[in-house]
Amino acid sequence: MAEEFNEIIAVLKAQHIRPTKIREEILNLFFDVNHALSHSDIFLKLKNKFDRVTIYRTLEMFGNKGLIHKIVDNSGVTKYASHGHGGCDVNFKHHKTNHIHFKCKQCGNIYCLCSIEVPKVDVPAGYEMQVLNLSAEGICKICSS
Amino acid sequence: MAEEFNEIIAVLKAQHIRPTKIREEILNLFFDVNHALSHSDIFLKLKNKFDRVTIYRTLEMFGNKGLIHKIVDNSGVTKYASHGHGGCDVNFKHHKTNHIHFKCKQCGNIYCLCSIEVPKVDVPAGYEMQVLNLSAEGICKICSS
DNA sequence: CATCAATTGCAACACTGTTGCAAAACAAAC
DNA sequence: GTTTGTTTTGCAACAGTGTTGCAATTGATG
Repeated sequence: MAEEFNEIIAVLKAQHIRPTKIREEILNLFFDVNHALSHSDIFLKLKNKFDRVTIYRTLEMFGNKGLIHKIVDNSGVTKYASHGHGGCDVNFKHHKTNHIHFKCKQCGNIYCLCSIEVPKVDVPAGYEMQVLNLSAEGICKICSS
Repeated sequence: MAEEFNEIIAVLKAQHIRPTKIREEILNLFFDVNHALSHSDIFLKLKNKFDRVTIYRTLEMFGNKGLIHKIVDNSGVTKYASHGHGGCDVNFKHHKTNHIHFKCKQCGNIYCLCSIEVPKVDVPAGYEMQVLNLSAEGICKICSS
């Protein structure tokens, strides 16, 4: 655990983020799971330790520094997923900016699928497409086995 | 306008919805535009005439009856689009349940693109995909011309 | 007209997210 | 170690979205 935390501190320092307790603990949470976390997931896991607002600010900052990205799922819940470790189905080096998000209908978790390609799609004449976001729903690896 | 309203009443009756004032006015709004509307869009357009809650309940009911569908855009705002008339880039008969949503970065409007196919995508082994949602971002027909 | 069900408006609440400000923690210099 | 100035945190307050319960109104039907 101490080793892990040293790694987390190193990641924070690499992004010029002062490694405070809340930052270490939140980043540790992301590195521990392989799916996206909502603000309330994080708030409950760190129950009573930190203020709601500080968590929001930390998440926003992690987003700006490129450590995590925001996902709005089809029910309107905002979640956040880390780019390295379990946050993606490939490792940090192969993380793709634009990837498919998979939401499991059973456990509710959202997984980033960076190992598959986002297809090309043509839009009707007159429309100018800049980004294409894909989100799949179904049953995840864990729930289907 | 009177003619239009008769058509709207006919649509409501066809779905066994009692045609009250608020229902006629909301459905009329959807038939007047070719993009999705948020609750607050509707509330503002009908300013002071109806209660917030009644609008929410009407939208939920229209959704259950299949007159409109819900869209959560990537900023977390919930919008609703009708299936017939301007709500889709094809007419009611060619409306597809699963279609691409296009959000214009300039005007902010969301358009349903029912005329183009949703591609097939393979997910990694173990995942069982049931639905694939596509949402594009860019510049719409109106803003790019 | 009387009755019963459906619809609406209102009050209240929970949840998410944001902002301003004061207190605390921290780093750097002396 | 103490002082100084910056960063971070917690707290209070607020705005927006969406939901629920209940009472009053409306509307359909006999």
